[in-house]
Amino acid sequence: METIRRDLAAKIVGQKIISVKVLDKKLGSAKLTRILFGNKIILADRIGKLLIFELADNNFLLIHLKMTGQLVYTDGDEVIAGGHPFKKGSVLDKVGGKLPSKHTRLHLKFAPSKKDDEGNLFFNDIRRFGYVKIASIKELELIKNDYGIEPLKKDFTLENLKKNLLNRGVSIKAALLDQKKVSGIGNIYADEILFAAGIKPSRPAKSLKAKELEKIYLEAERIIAKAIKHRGTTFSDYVDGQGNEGGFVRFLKVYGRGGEACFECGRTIKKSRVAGRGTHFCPFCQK
DNA sequence: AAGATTGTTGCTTA
DNA sequence: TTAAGCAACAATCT
Repeated sequence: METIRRDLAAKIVGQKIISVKVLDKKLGSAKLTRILFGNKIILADRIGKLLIFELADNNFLLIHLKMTGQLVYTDGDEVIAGGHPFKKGSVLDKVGGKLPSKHTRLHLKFAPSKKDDEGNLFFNDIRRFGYVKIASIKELELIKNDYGIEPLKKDFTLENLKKNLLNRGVSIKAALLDQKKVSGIGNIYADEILFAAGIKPSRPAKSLKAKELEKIYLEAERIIAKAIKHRGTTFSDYVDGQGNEGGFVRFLKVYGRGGEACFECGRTIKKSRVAGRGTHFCPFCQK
């Protein structure tokens, strides 16, 4: 999400919206159109996995991609008119490289600038779990209250992590995935962080020794920073703001590797279910 | 054809 | 009150 935010910030901040097409009734067309049309995006922000675009009229455009959402920005009319040949094998290539596709839920057009052609932002979402909505500053503050400390942000300190996790009876994996306590960590990174820290995902959070929690703290920051550096992790549907896939996949050590050999000890990576999610770990390296 | 899937919420059960 | 498990949201892929 941070990769997407950065890419889009460079493209749409300062841009005026000249067309709003809501292609999925579920999103509620009237309010989106009323607020967005003629408005301008003045800031691209993010909290956890929620994208927050500040608008010139003090409203905010919130976008959550959930499992299968995509945001794709294009310049140039060839995309709209004829179908731009996207990178071979990419997710966009799979839908024929044409946008809007049958999974496009929202299509925004931006006023052409001197430098660029008319811009297009497409919100595509196969499973329709994601959402796009308008929030006032007050509504946004309420939403922000539901997000816990986040790796690489200022309040992500060892003390705060202890306070949020160490008294809890839930598994450490469930605790890391709980966005109210720690935000921004999803299923893939939770597994990777716990492998790097040498902790079994099913361990109750409150069973962790101070040293173990410190390891999780350090690995969470290291892995999230590294993932951002490599533009995130693509599994099957995530793409960045230009429709490219993330580069962190090749660094995954356990996620998606059930049945394969552990890179550290050579034993078999196990896949089980913890906190209701597919969970990958090395029974030997993780205690 | 059953079971899996990157996120989150809310219900039921214990 | 807490936590685990599950369904729901919905579409696709293996």
